[in-house]
Formats: sequence, C-alpha cells, structure tokens
Amino acid sequence: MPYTYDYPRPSVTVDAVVFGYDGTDLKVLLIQRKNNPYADYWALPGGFVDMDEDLETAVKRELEEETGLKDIFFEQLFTFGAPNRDPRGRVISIAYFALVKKTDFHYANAASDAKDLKWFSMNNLPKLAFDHNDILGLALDRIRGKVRWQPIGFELLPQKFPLSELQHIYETILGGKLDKRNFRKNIIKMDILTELDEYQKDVSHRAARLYSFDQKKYDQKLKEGFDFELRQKLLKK
Amino acid sequence: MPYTYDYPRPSVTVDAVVFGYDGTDLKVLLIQRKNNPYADYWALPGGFVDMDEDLETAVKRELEEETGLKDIFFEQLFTFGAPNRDPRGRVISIAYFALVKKTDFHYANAASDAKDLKWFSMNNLPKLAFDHNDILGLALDRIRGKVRWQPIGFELLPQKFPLSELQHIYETILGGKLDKRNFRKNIIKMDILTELDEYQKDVSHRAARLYSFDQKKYDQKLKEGFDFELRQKLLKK
DNA sequence: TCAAAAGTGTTTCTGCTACACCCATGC
DNA sequence: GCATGGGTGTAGCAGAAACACTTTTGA
Repeated sequence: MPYTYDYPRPSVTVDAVVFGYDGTDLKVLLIQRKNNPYADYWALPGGFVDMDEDLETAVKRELEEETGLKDIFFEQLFTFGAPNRDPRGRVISIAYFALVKKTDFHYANAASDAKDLKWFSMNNLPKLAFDHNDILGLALDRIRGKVRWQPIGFELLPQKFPLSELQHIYETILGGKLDKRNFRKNIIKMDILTELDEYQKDVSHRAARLYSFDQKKYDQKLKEGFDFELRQKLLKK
Repeated sequence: MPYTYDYPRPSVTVDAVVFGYDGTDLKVLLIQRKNNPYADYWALPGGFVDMDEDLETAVKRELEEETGLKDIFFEQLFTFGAPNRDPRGRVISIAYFALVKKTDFHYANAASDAKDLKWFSMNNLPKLAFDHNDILGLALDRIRGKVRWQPIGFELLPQKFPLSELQHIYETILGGKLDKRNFRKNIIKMDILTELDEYQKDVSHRAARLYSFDQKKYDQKLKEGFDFELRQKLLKK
C-alpha cells in the first residue's frame, strides 16, 4: 500500500541516548544492528515515528519495544538532519536523552537476549553507526551542563539512596571531586530531600542514612522561582 | 511529478523566531499569512526543508527569502511534532531562534511590502497561527536562560555600542534592573570587549564611549573553560 | 582491632551588594 | 545653566572554600 505525495519527503526517526549509573560509572545503552547499513555496529535505540503519535510518545514506544525500559525520564536533546547522515536517503532524527534509575538498571539487559543490547561505559565507547557518536557527545555535554541546575541526579538513583551515592553521581558526571561536607550542606540546603529512618544494608562499614527526593517540594519551590544551582567548586582528579 | 513511498511520511518544516532590539523593546519578526489555514493570522517565518539541504541551511534560506535577513545568529530551539499541530496533516517543525543586530533591524521591514511583515513587541503579541505562540514562548524562555551564560546580548547590537545599551538589553530580556556600576565591573571583568577610541554621536548629553565584542578573545577564553556567568542580582521593576 | 566509609562545625576568604557624587555635552 | 545620561570606588556582608577528627559497622 504505497503513499504518494507531490513533493519528496524525508523519513523521520527518533533516537534515545539512555544514560544509566551502576554505582561506578556512567553508562549508555546501545543496540547492535543486524542489517546493513552498519550491520554489526552498535547504535542508539530508536526508530520511525508513526503518523499519529507525538514525538515523545514515539521515542518512549521505541525504547520500550527494544529494551523493555519504561516510565523513565526523557528530554528532547537536538534534531539531526544532515542530508547524508543515513546512506539510505534523507532521514531526520529527533534525539532524546533518558535517565534510568539504578533499580531499573539490570532490567534492560535481562529483557534482551543479551547479545544485541548492552550497557557501555562512557569511557570506553565503540565507533557507532551513523552520526550516533555525535549525538552521544552532545548528550553528554547536555547532561554535564544540566546537572548543576536541575536535580536530575535523582533520576539515576533508586527512590531511596544515601547522600554519598548522589555525590558520586555528581562527581562522575562532572568529572572531578567534590568536598563531602560542602556537598552535603548544599544539597540539604536545597530542601528537596526527605531524611528517612532507614539505612543501607549489607555494607561492610557503617550504614549510611537513606534519603528520598521530594518531587512535590521541588515542584513547589520551582514555582516560587527557587534557584537550584550547585555552585560548589569542582576539585581535580 | 509524484513521489511514492512504502510507508507514510510527515512533512518537515523549519520555523524561525527572530528577535530584534530597537533600543527600547525586545521585538519578534512575524509574517502575515495569505492562505488558509489561518489566513490573515500572523505566523513565524519558515517553510519546507529541501531534500538535499541541512536543517540550518533550510531555515537560513527561508528567512532570507521571506525577510531579506542574512548572516545573523541562529541556534536550534526545539522540534515540535504534535500530530494535530497543522490541520493539513502531519507536519514536524524544527524551530530555531535568531538574533538580529540593531544595524540590520530596519532592513527586514524595508525588504517587504511592509504589509505582510512586521516587528511585534514581545509585550503585545497577537494570537498566532498553528502552535506558534508556544514556540515563541519557549524561545523567550530560552533566551532568558541563555543570556546570563553566553554573551548573546552582543548579537542584538551593532558592532560598536556603549555599555549602557548592552545593560539595557540585559534588563529588557531579564525583565528587571541591574546596578550600573556592578554591571560595568562584571562585563569588563569578562575581558571580551575592546574599548574603542570612539564615542556616541548626535546625543543630547555626554557621549558614551563605544566598545566592541572581541570574538577571538571570547573563543579563546571559552576553550580555556572560562565561565561567563553574569551573576549580578536582578533588581525589581 | 582493623578497615572503610559516615557524619559533623568553624574559620577564612572571596566576591557580590549597596550606594552618591562629579563630569561632559547639547539645548 | 540646566537637564540628561556617563562614568567612577569602597566598605560591609553573605556565602563558598578549606579543613580533621570521631563514630559506626562488618570482617
């Protein structure tokens, strides 16, 4: 059933840069292509936009189909449309980035046959299909720029987490160290965390208190024009 | 000469939110539509992307065709793709925002027959065609957020300008007042302006010294990781 | 008892805020 | 000579940086 138009039209796809955090490293979720072009190359999950769905709906649908991940944080990143970015013809792609909570982290691996779906450390990326390395680079810039302004670090953690893990995420994303006492002061001062009466389990040292992110308080403060900038100095190493 | 595909494809357009500054107010350049849908409504300049041109090339071409403006600052804003945003069918639009120097400001008017092309004050906008009010709103948010981080104020001024005009732009965009002495200290401290031996002409008061933006110095400092944040407190009214 | 990370306060210093007067020019 | 905006310096204060030791727990 062919579709005919008076003027040529490009294909439109969506791609997702999915970041995850495994307690050590910032990771990206990639899929290994089966067909040409770029057969056997790793690529970002994504696919064609249906005619009757919103762009964000499309990228969420594609990601769930390909990885099983759903109900995670999404934000539009950039639209890539260089005429030759896909050898098959004109393809315009709206890229999103997504953040996965640590609790959902292993799920994506399990849902696949583990051969064509894999988390890669940002420090050890393969050469990707199409212009996906560029997309990934831009996504990294974006998350780096954003993490100081908007509390997106929480999106990478389970609902309950110790402050030290949050700090480690910030350090991982920003690529440096932060003074522990100042970090705690700053985060607590924002007043968007709930101090729980729960503690870490199964750790071979003093168990840390757990906190949870209070979305309501955050939304409230956002309305009031509160500024969430983390101004803390980034130390070397 | 029809074009046929196995699957349906959306149309892809680009739209430009062109901001200008006339010494008083922040303005946007709009075009009055001649045909349905939304005949006689004001709308953002823009149009269809050709199959062999880059997105940014497309929006620059469309803007020049429709307004005569060229060689101005452009940046991708957001891609709008709600299924029903255009009653004629699925249209996905990549929106850009652009900044026009004061010296080019009147040109856009002159190039048109002045009936279908007009600068509107941001404080007095009409109801626009399609979802263009949303696009404009997002562009305003973006420029507000951006002006503190990146010296884009210069893009709205002629090459040579007095500091007071720069300050006024900041005040206009941010919607408040800035302390004059502190503003000067902050801008000078960034060390990206050249102090000229020229002064304002034809003003009925002491003529202000002119400055120009030093793009090279800026690029240099950018590489070195210099932070251009203008942290100055915004005063009321 | 040792290892490993949790947790906590104060002093110092940097940098932003607040603020008022004289200067140059055109009318 | 007066109205209009141009141009300048400093003291006080808020908030970030720097910094080290005690606590808890499991092995």
